[in-house]
Amino acid sequence: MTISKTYDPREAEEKWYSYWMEKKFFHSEPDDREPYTIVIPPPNVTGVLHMGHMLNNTIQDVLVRRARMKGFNACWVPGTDHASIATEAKVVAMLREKGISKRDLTREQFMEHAWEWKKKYGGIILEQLKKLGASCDWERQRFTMDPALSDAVIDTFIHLHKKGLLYRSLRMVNWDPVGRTAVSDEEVIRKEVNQKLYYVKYLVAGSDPEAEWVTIATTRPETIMADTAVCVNPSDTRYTHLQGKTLIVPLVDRRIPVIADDYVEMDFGTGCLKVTPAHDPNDYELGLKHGLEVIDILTEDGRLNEQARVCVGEDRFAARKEVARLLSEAGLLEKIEDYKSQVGFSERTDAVIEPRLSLQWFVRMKDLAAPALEAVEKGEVQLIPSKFTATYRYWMEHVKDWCVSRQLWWGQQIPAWYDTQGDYVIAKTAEEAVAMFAEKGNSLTRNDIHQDEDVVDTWFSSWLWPISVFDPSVFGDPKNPGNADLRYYYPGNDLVTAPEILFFWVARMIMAGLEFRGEIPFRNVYLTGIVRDKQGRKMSKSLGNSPEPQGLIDKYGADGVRVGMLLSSPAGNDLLFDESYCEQGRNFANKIWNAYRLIKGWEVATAAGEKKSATNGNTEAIAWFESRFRAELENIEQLFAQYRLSDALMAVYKLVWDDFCSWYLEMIKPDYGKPMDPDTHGATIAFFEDLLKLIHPFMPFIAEELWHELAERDEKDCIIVTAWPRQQAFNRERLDEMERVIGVVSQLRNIRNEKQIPFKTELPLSVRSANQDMYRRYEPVIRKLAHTGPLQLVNEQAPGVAFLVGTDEFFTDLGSNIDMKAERERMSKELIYLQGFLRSVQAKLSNERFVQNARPEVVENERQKKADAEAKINALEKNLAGLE
RNA sequence: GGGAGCUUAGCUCAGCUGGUUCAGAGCACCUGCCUUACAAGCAGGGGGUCACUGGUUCGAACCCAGUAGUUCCCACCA
Repeated sequence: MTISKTYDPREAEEKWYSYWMEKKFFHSEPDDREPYTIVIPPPNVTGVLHMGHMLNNTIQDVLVRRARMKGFNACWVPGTDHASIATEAKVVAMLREKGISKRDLTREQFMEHAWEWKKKYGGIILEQLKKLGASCDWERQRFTMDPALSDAVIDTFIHLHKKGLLYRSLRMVNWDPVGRTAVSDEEVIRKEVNQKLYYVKYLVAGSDPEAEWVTIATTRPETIMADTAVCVNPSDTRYTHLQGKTLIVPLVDRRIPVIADDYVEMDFGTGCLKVTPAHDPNDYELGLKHGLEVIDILTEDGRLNEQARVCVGEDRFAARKEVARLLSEAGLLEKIEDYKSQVGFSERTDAVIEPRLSLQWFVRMKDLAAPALEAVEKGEVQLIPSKFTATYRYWMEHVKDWCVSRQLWWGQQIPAWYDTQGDYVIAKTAEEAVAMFAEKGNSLTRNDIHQDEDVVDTWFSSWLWPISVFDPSVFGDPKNPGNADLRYYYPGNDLVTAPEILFFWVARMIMAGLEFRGEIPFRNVYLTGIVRDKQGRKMSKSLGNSPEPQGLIDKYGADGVRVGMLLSSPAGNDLLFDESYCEQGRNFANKIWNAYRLIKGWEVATAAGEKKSATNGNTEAIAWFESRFRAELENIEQLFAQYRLSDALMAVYKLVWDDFCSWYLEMIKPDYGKPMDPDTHGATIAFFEDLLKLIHPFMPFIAEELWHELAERDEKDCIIVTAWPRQQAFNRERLDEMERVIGVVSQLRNIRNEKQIPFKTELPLSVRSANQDMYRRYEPVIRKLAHTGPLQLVNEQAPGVAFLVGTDEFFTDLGSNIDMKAERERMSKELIYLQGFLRSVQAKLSNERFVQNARPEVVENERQKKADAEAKINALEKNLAGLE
């Protein structure tokens, strides 16, 4: 049977993923093992996989697979988020295409359409994760609007209300005119925008219109019809005479007072501020303070209403231009300047946020934030990398109340019930509400009350995610046996997510965990970087700079892509994604594949005489690689402990490629046509198996494929559930020895390269050293890798080219093929370097302050360096003299 | 405006408590090789004033101060 020269991932990926599913290797049930839990950051149910998901889920899968192999009961819970604004917007758009308007539908009808949509498109992203190899427990898949999870949301709403942490209030909120809903402060993204600053004249009432006016600078001329005052700084002498006077609002001729308040900066614009309480949060505050009228001139979708009297029905941005034109016509527009300022955009719809006065529900955050901050400060929850702790602290200390109501249907309906007077109670059902009204002495029937039309913010359900995926009752209903899961899996171990949602989600989960369970939701938060393109731009659909994940998987294999994602993305660092990383991953898979091909091709000797590996150097090679593996395993474990996954991967990469393939396999490779002795063969298979185990979390498919190729396995003997290699003591001396041997081989290869001596030509080799016995042991290795003749042990300088490995002197006689002059030059150069080095060491040692102040081991080290250098110089000088 | 981080090879990044021949890795690059596992490969090699300036120290990529550039977070100057 011939084996393909390159690894073909496609078949293996399909085969093994379904095999793992079939054998339920991803599924977890509580047992007596220690749990290892990750809950997936639930992607938007209508979303498709993008590069951020690829990175994020690769990392989670690496952690989960390793934990599983380490003997933990690993459970990775997948699921999706209902993402109320985004999804509702998509459903509305879909309906519009069908010629249906949301307004024509009842809430129930709309929800039917929405669920249908969810059913149709909701699973796409999770299917894509399977292609990546994500070993989620699909039997535990959850959705934030599953009935039970929604129940939990309502329960927590009621709980917070009872505790006085939730209230309803008329406030200036961030209004998204496209989504037609309020959004929280965190959902507003500020961006710098080029704007215009309009200088508008307001005439003073009762004076000669030509004679007296004030000029006011504004970026929003379309709101002047809502002005109810003009404000100046009380100590601004330019305007003292105006205080108490009345101005005329342009275009609508309304009379408004001039008021004074320190809030106004004298040196911005003209020092005069138009006050529009309905459309600016600061103006609203000013209005409250000064008892101003509130005139709301905007509709919920951002158009001007009848109150505006001008441009009625026009969109706010069209109206801005139109009002400017009208002002200009009226001779009231003094000038327009370019101006840059920060404008808020809706995170979900990208619409410009409109401050809007409305009645909304708020969560009082201060008391929730304090313990959540403490959990991070005390290290109970660890942020990785820790640099995010400072930002986290700042946010928690300056947290503002959270507007949780959304004027949408897709989500959990707020459990507030109103009577006809607008009086309300918070209750889970209408019946309970009626009873609660009755208790208040308000005797009503079911038909007299109605439920709040709004739903809660999506994050108000996702902050429960680490709890509700295990026990939807959240508070641990003793009647619900499901909370055995919660007791077992909660709190989770690691959470892997993007820093962008540290406050949206992570902080709130910590609050919810502490508030509702009295316990943190997870111990470590691994914050990934943002995936950017090569030019450092964030990958986005609109830029079209994001590769299609499935296309990448088709091209490089899932393993290759996983490696590509990880290679250059240390925690918290942005990843400048480049396809060539995936190529490197694919090449690595191919390298592993070919190592397998080599081993597979060996014929194993059965003759008694061939069983011994002692004479061919294999014993040394095996002993070395065993120690090499153990040493590197120790290093890899440390890297994992620090969540340095890309470094861990690189360590595995080098262990496989360099140590195993380039050195070990070359050392033990039998001559052409010769069989392999069984001892070496057995040891090599065992090494390869151990390496596959280390490879598996990163590249699960090829690891599983080769695991089964290497040996006959029982049905359930899969690498995914095989025990991770155990850390064991290693022999440092072996490592040091082989390091020297490798040094000798490298030097000889170098000489061949320089002198253009083909590998076929055997090189003579002599050594003068105190370690001659050691070199004798490794002689077969050196002869094989460097193709030298028998190793001559000498006590004097031998003819030919000389080189040093440590302080051991080697000589190879190249006969006439030697350029004496060049050799002298090379050696002189080295000599000069060594002499310089020695001088610096001597300088250090003769410095009394160094010897006194430095730690003793440092001084000792310097002495050693000095002795080494002296020995080397001595050898070099002699060799140089010998060349004369 | 406030805060945090970053600046090391052509690129992406390691470099722990200041001290090992400490200036590293991967990729890219250059040279030579189709050697019977792998050209998606093998062997070898060249690349850096550790952003800049000053300070502390016996000793600084590492600690301190300042400067420049850069990224992110936060913030209601119309």
